[in-house]
Amino acid sequence: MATIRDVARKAHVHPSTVSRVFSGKAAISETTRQRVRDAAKELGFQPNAIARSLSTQRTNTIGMVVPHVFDGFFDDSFFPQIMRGILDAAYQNQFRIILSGSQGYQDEISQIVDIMQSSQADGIVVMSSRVDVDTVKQLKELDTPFVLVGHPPTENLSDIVWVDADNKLATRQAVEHLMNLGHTRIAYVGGDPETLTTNERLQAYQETMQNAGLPVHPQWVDYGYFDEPGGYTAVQRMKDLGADAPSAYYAANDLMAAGILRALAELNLHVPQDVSVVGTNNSYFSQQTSPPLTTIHVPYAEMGKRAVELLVAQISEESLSPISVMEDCQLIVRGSTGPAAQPA
Amino acid sequence: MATIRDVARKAHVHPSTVSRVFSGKAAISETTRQRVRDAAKELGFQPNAIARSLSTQRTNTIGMVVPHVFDGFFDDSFFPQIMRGILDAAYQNQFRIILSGSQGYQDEISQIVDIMQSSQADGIVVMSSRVDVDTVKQLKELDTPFVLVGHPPTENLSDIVWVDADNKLATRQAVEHLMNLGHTRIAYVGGDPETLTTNERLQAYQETMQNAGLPVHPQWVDYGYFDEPGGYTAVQRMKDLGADAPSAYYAANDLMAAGILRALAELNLHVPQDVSVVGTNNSYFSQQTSPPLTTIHVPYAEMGKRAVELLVAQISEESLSPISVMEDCQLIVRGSTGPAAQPA
DNA sequence: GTTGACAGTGCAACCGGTTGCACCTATAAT
DNA sequence: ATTATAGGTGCAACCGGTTGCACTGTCAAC
Repeated sequence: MATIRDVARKAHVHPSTVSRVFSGKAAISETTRQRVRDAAKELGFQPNAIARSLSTQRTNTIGMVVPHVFDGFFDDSFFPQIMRGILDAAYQNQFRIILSGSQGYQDEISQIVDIMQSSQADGIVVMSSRVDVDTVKQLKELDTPFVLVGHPPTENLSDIVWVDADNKLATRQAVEHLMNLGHTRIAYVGGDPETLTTNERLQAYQETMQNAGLPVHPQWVDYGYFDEPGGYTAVQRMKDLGADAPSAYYAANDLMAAGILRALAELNLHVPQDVSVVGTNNSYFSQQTSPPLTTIHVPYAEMGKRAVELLVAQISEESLSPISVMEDCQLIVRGSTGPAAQPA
Repeated sequence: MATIRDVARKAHVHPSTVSRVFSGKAAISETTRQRVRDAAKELGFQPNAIARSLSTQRTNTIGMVVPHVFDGFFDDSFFPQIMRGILDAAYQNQFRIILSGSQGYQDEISQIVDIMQSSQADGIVVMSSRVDVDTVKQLKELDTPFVLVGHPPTENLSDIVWVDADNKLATRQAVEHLMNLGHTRIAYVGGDPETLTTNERLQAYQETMQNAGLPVHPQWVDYGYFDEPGGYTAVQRMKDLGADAPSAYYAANDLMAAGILRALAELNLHVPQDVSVVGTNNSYFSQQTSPPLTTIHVPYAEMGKRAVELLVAQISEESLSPISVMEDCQLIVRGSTGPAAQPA
């Protein structure tokens, strides 16, 4: 690969002139510019991005660590949609993405730290939904711009940038939808209990129930770890509660809702006649289940996009933008919810 | 961020010694090593990956350009699964991925070239299924290792590395499955006709039909461009063929198959009693459709993984590995296929 | 008591760009 | 005619690592 000095030699100019032609940041006479362009073309020259990065301390790259990938991680729309939004926005802003895999939570954080410290990216999108106060502190000390996708661990960390959906509102909408249909025994099937989102939603669930004067049976709360079998086993655990068995399930993602549907079908319980189910995320397959899932659309693509925009603003130090964002969710009513069965 | 010289000063050694401690490629006495480690720890030093890359001409990064993203691109399992395999294998081999977006085919190629020429990656996974002979020639001239996911444009380019599924076999399995059920009027709904995979499958479809002595009605061939509405409109176009209307559809991905199901349902045609449908890719949602889709499992994750392994081998110049790979596909019979209706 | 081998470290050039500063020249202002 | 101004280019240091080569010291072999 030709270097800037090769081009300079050929065009009879100084290397710095070549640099200026290609970075476009200085006045160069039209004739010189043309001469340099021609020489570069002949040599097939293109600036080396690595060398440029070293010198400018800018990579035009956004870092991202893919959280632990469980079975079905790419089936639910959560990750793919965030990814899509990030990719879109990065492309719009002339950034590329540098991706690292990870194994488990600890590794995830250390990969993030590694990317930051080794200067491989100008900023990072942190997807982990489990970041605690210490981690945030650690990330801040590295002073590489970052933005959290998901809720920050505590309210008083007001100086960190994050994007999240309004999980509480979403959950309340779902639960109220079920209550409006006459359901009073509503189960909550959350994701990973270590996850902030899961807890936030659990809290919203409990509050909504209490505000309506409904009891919350401790056995109505279970964690399905975001995968299909998780939803399935949650039903297994709740099916023997007799008169206390839930008449409706709220699941924190659609995969678990699919597992719930499968378990109910095996028990010969009809949805929505006998039991109602609400999923979350409006994954593509949620239209295809039998019956189609009532679910909550969460604007993950927009969140990913917004995250990148906030990150780019930080990197360019145009940090005029708001420090945090909430995006609305939307209940999508389909066939998996219906009026509660009347007590015989 | 501390540099190698800061650490050297603190540890009273030469910068090169620090470098050697961190790259681990030279004999350093235990005492010196420890002294350097301590100094580095105190300063919070970590080697700058960019500087290292510039000097070693190695980035430990694999490039990848995301093809044009259409609606549903992340819903079908094709891309997410390849992505997953790539990510996994890269992680195993201590590589990261650098991702670029793109707009349309031309841009896709130019992004690939850009990543290669600007030395941002040690090698590239080329996903585009439309690469022609010229493009391959162009890529080869850049002499950055690359591997094609998908079929190479012509057979005689035997020196390029690629991974592909055995599309012909897969298609034949699907079509023969339908023929075994008594179907004779079988439609082929392909993806993008510019795509090599699409043509390869079309060819297999035609051959299989001909080998069975069945006619191929030109109107039974349509292109749905891999999205759901594409499948839907394909049915619209074929429904008025009267006695020649297909009794079975083979679709080149599950999204189009979903569109076919939707169109058939609107026409009050029952699946599989009236019409059978076979999809491709075994996307998650294909289990959930009504009826569940008979489909072909294509091992995309394995292909992505294999692609990275071949790439890494090239980069490390251990190119002992085979120059191309075919992975088997597998027919998964579910409820969307059944015996052809007997003529009244 | 040499000689040789080898472990351990320093030196300096190099990877391929960028950029502040100095310098030159042509034109405009006075 | 002189000075101020600005456009255009060269110079050289710098970004932060790596590595071939030279040098020193130690120990074993002869």
